[in-house]
Amino acid sequence: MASAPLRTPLAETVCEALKGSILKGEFLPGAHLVEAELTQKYGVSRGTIREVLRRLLADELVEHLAHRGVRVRRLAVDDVIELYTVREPVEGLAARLAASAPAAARETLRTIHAEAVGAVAAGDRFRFARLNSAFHRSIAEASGNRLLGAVLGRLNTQLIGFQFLSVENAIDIGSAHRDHGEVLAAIVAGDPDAAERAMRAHLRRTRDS
Amino acid sequence: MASAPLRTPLAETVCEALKGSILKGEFLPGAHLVEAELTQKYGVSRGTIREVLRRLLADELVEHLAHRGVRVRRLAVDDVIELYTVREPVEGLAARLAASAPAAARETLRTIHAEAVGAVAAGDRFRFARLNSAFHRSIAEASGNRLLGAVLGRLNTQLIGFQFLSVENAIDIGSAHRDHGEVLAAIVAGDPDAAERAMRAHLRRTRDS
DNA sequence: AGCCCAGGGTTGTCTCACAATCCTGTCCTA
DNA sequence: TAGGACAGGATTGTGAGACAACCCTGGGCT
Repeated sequence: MASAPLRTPLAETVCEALKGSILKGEFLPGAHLVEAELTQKYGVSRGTIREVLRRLLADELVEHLAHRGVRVRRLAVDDVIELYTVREPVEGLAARLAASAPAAARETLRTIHAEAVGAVAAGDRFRFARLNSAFHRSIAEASGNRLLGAVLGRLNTQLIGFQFLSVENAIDIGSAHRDHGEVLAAIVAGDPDAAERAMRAHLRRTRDS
Repeated sequence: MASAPLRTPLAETVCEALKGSILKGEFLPGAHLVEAELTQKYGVSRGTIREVLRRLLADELVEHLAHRGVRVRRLAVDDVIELYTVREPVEGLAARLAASAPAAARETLRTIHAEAVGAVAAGDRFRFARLNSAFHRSIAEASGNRLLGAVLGRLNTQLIGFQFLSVENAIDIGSAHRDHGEVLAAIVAGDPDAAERAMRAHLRRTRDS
C-alpha cells in the first residue's frame, strides 16, 4: 500500500484556500492582506505565506506595493474590457486550431456543451460559469498548443474575481450558450475560419455587457 | 538632504543579476539552480533566493519540479514555434490598435526604426536585437492597452534565452528590418488593417527560420 | 541481473530576530 | 486654528539556523 499520501505541498494548499477566500468575497477588492494575519488564519509560517502571496501575484490576483504589502486587485471596468480585447484574438486562434484537431479532442467539447443545456434551463449561473470555463479550457487544450492554454488560463484567473460580482447581473447565459453552440458547430465541422469568427463574435458580445 | 537612495529591494537586484547570468549563458538550459549555491554566489539569504526563484518562475524562465528545485528552462524548437504562433495574433492586435493611437506615440516608433538602420548596416546583431525588442514594446505601449503590454512582455522574456543562441544563425536582420518598415508605414498611415496584416506577416516569416 | 535499502544532498517549512520603511496621531509653532 | 515636525506602532524586507520530508545514487543482498 505504498506511496500513500504523496501529499501536496503546504504552500499549494494554502494558496488554493486563500484564492477561495478571495473569490468568496471574504477579502474584498482593495483589502490589505497582512502577512501576520494570514499566518494566524492558516496556521502556517510567514515564509510560507510570503510564498503564497507571490503566487497570487504571479496570477495578478493581487498587487504589490513596496513596503506596504499586497492588496486584492481591484478590477475596473476598463480592465475587464482590456481583458476581453486581448482574449478575442487569442481565443480566436485557439478555436481556429481546435477546428483542425483530431476528432477525439472535439468530443469533450460536445459533452460539456450538452451538459450546459441543463444549467441554462435551470438558470443555474454558478454551474454555467463552471461549464463555461471548462468549455473554453477544452478548446485551448484541443488546440494542441500548450502555451496557448497557459496564456488563456492566466487571463481567465484574473476574471474569476470579477465574475463573482457580475455573475448576478451582466451576462445573459442563454445567449452565451447559443454562442457556444455556434463555435462548437464550426469546430466539429472542421472549419477554422468559421470557428475563429464565431469565437471572436462571442467574446465581443460578452464584452459589451 | 533628502530622500536620497530610495533603494531598490535586494531581491530585485539579485533577480536582475541572476537573469543576466542566465542570458549570458552562465547557466545553461537544463542546469539545476541549487539554492545553497546561489546564496553563496550572491551573498544573500535563502529566503531571498527563494523569492528570486519564484519571480523567474513567474516569467517562466525556469521550471520547478517538486522537491527537486528549479532548473533553467529548455526551449525546444517546438516551443519557439508555439510562441510565435501565439504572438502572431496578439502582436497583430497591438499593431492594429497602435494605428489608431495619437501621433505622439507613433513618433517613438519612427525614431527606433531610424536608429535600427545603422545597426543593420553595421551588421550589429546584438544592437539590432535590442532595437527589435524596443520596437515591439513601443507598439504595445502605443496600443494603449496595458494588459497587452504585459502579456507580450512575458512572451518575449521567454524568448530572450533562445535569442541568445539563435542570434548568430537564424534570423536575417535585413529582412526583419524591412518588415518593420512596412509595419511602421501602416501604423503611421493610420491603417489598422494593413498594420495588423503587416505585423502578422512579419511574425510568420520570422517563425519560419 | 534485479531489488531493497541506507545515506547524502536538497527542498519545504518553522522559529526567532532585527533593520528599513510606512502610517498615524500628537505636539509644537506661527 | 492651520501647518508641519516628530515619535511610536505596525508591517514588510532580510538574515540565520534548524529539522522533517523527499529525491537520487550507489552498495549490498538475493
